[in-house]
Amino acid sequence: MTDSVEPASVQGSVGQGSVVQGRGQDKRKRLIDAACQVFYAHGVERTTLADIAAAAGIPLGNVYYYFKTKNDLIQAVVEAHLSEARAMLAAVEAAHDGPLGRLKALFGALADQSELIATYGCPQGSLCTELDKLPDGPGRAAELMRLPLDWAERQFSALGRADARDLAVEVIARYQGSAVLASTLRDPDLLARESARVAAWLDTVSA
Amino acid sequence: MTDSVEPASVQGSVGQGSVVQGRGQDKRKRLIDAACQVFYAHGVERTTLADIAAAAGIPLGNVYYYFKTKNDLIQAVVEAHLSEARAMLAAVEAAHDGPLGRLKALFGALADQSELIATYGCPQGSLCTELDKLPDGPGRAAELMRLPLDWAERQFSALGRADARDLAVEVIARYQGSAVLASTLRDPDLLARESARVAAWLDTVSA
DNA sequence: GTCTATAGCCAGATAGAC
DNA sequence: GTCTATCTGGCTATAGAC
Repeated sequence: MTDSVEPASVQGSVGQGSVVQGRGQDKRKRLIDAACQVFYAHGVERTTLADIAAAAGIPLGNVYYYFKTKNDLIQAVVEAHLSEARAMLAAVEAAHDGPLGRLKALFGALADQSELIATYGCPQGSLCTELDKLPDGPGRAAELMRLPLDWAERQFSALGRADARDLAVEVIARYQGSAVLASTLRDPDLLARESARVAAWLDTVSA
Repeated sequence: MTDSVEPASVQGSVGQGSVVQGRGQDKRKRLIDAACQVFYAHGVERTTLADIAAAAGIPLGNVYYYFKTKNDLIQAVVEAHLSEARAMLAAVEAAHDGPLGRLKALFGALADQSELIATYGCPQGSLCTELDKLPDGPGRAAELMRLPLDWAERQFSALGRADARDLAVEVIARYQGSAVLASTLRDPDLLARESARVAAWLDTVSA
């Protein structure tokens, strides 16, 4: 890791799992947030604990007071992503009444991040892809895909579709695939166009 | 890298760029083939040159006679993937007459690899995702996505569709996304089902 | 061209003072 | 709880015999 300046803040605020936490633990949260951002921008493997400690403004040795190993930190980052994903889905449900509006709201929010996604890929998807090839097997990262998949399936079920699972797979796959293409080709417009086409398709599905 | 036994051969024969090559260069080819497989199974970052040398049955020091740096080997692997992809698309074009048959043939071939893809992801897609976050920028890896994308676009254009580019993006994105989901969830059936739905969708597009 | 031995570096992890 | 200094191992890359 040689570059020190990043193209502005990379993520909102992934992290913060438990509501009640001793106030000494805010360094733990800072470490997780820093790890989320640096992992996303540069990849898990390539990121060193020194990078994360520097990004969090914490000396390297102190990291081991909060996380015994790098793998422990990675697990904590996955949990933080899960928490944020759950919160986002809950917020979408609270803000919209019908299943169709909710589905479109979710993908509208993703389209708003097209610049970021075209630079670094889908935060959840690229993490899953990377963790997939790590030694310890599937792990909890799979939950990161199951969560939006199951959520989308429930929305399609609420629309009365018997093929809700297939539709959920299609909609999530189209987003994940668009993210892969957009980031590989560095083309945010590709993601925006495909998002619009997915929205149009969703309207035809409700019938 | 500690494990030595893999679940059988991982790829057919990625590699072999130039037709004419001195017969001392078959070690170079063996190294590229070995790198393709080990990169695919364990990821580029995690794979060491010692892993590749061992897989190719070549002593570590000798690797540097053929490739000055690890990055050079990575580039050679990308070129090998490009060659194989071009060959596969050419074979599909030779074996099928109409654009629709060609598109369906391509995705049928992918569905046949669902077990492998559900284990390690899409060979091209996971490589692109991983190289995306490496230091040297986009590089030639983007070509790996542009190649099938442009090819699909030509097929849809031949069908007389004005929105050929959008349709190409959709079909490739659905495959790439399915690969991400299938490998994350370790579910080959997901890929098979979505492939079938893409095939059905292709029939409606021709109209 | 091939291979052994090893230099040099850097990352994960620990020891222990404060 | 916090931080400095350091150990240890492994990986890229090189030197140089054959």
